[in-house]
Amino acid sequence: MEEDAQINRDCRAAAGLLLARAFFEAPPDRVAPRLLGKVLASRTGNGWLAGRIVEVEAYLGPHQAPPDPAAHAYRGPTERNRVLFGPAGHAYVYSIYGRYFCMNISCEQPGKAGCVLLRALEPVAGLDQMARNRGLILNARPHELTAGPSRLCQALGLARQSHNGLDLLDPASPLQLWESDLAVDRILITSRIGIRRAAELPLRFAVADNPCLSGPKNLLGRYVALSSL
DNA sequence: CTGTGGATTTGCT
DNA sequence: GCAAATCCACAGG
Repeated sequence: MEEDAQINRDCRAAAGLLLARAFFEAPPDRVAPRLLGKVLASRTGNGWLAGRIVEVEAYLGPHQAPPDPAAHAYRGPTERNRVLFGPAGHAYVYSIYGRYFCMNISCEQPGKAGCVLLRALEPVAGLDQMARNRGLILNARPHELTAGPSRLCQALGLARQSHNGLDLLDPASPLQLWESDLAVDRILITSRIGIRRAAELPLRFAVADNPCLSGPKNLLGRYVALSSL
């Protein structure tokens, strides 16, 4: 099948395309914009599901300024957030509102916390399976598949029990982060979505004008070049 | 397109 | 006990 061939190529290339650990051993507000354009890939029983990261949010660790009371790590380690205080490049998946999941990537050196929340992807491989996972028709628009932090988890089949704590930089991992040669030029920076505390911090980063973004369309922000960050 | 309300697990105040 | 980094159905413009 045509799609299988594409997925196999992606799979074969995965080992050499994995991001480096050092990429994530930095403050999340530095990692977040540089993550745009990279590929999140999930291995399932039906092959790889993959999407380009087009929207993220940074959540700062308690050691960093300014204080970020919206971050799960704000009050220090707990049973839920312990992944955030471990090594960088691991998946922090938690359940929210009783029915959904959100996926983050841990940053900083072990002992320090901080993470990047994935808010939207642009589907790359396995679109039919994503539609099935989301309960949508096979020809659903890409935006319906993976625009939204819990939508993308549903599309890729991510859940806390199965994916929390996975190393995203291990070639044997079922959940990986791949490099991409697609350049991201202009980035939209806004406040973060869906939080009450520290709502004024400009820590949401999105690929400008990408059709797969989540959230209000008229959210104010500023456009910058990645090279200026 | 915008706005409203409900579903319903989890972890901490 | 209750608020939460959400999504969906539905109503109205």
